[in-house]
Amino acid sequence: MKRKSGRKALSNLEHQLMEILWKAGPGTAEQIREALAPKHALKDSTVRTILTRLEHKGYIRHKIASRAFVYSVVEKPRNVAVQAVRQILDRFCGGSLEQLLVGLVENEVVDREELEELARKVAKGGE
Amino acid sequence: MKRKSGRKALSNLEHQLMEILWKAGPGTAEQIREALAPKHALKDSTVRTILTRLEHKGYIRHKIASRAFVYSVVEKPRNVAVQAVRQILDRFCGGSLEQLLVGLVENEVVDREELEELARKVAKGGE
DNA sequence: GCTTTATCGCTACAGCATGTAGCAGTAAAC
DNA sequence: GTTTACTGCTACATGCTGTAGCGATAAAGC
Repeated sequence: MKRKSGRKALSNLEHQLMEILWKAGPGTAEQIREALAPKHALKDSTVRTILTRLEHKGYIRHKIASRAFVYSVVEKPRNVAVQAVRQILDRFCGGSLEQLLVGLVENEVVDREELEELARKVAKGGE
Repeated sequence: MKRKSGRKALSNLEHQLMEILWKAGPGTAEQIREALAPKHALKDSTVRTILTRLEHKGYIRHKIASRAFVYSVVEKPRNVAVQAVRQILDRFCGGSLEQLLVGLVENEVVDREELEELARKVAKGGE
């Protein structure tokens, strides 16, 4: 039973923090704040607020190491992507992946050959 | 020059109105209100507000027939889907469609063979 | 022409989400 | 015992959403 959709979408700032966790792996609020600082300086309480919201939304969880919270992601980014795409499929493509693929080609996000090749690769690939 | 991304996302209610326009084709505020009424009764001013917002967001436009506004969609749903997917690709897959496809298979949104077949079909299909 | 009617434009407003942060409490370290 | 390092709670301005009222105005009917 793969229950996991229904998560609320990520806001911009929330997404930035997720990026850091995805790239750098688990970390404390302070480490995350430091990693983000160059691009976007924030007070530690701000970072912690976002972290708490992310946890409520189910994107991350924490463990306690000595006395500090160490946050880590619950899912790989590509799985979050899939959840989002599923929504899109339902909302705009009547659930049809084919419709979406047609759209991707039509809009030149990928060309016909490349798509076929990718699909082949992915199909062979895993497992 | 295909400029069209950057559109703000659709809220729930906005999406419902779009659905109606996509399914039933162009229509006046009143017609849309009637179409939506069974599921969700709203005052006409409410419907008009949403319609105006949709127009500002660039999802629809209107022409004037005698004295009423007739609204019609700017894009097919599948194109809106593509815009959204592009965002997802950038945000969660480092821009790689392959990553997304892998995710779709991994999460059993589609199985390997089906994906390959779809891709082939789409590749051959259009043009 | 004058009154009704169909429409549109503008304004309002409560509730929730988001970005941003302060301050109090407390266990750990000195 | 005092200072530190962290966490928990609360706050608050902005902006987006859902929802709607009201006044203006042009078209239609009498």
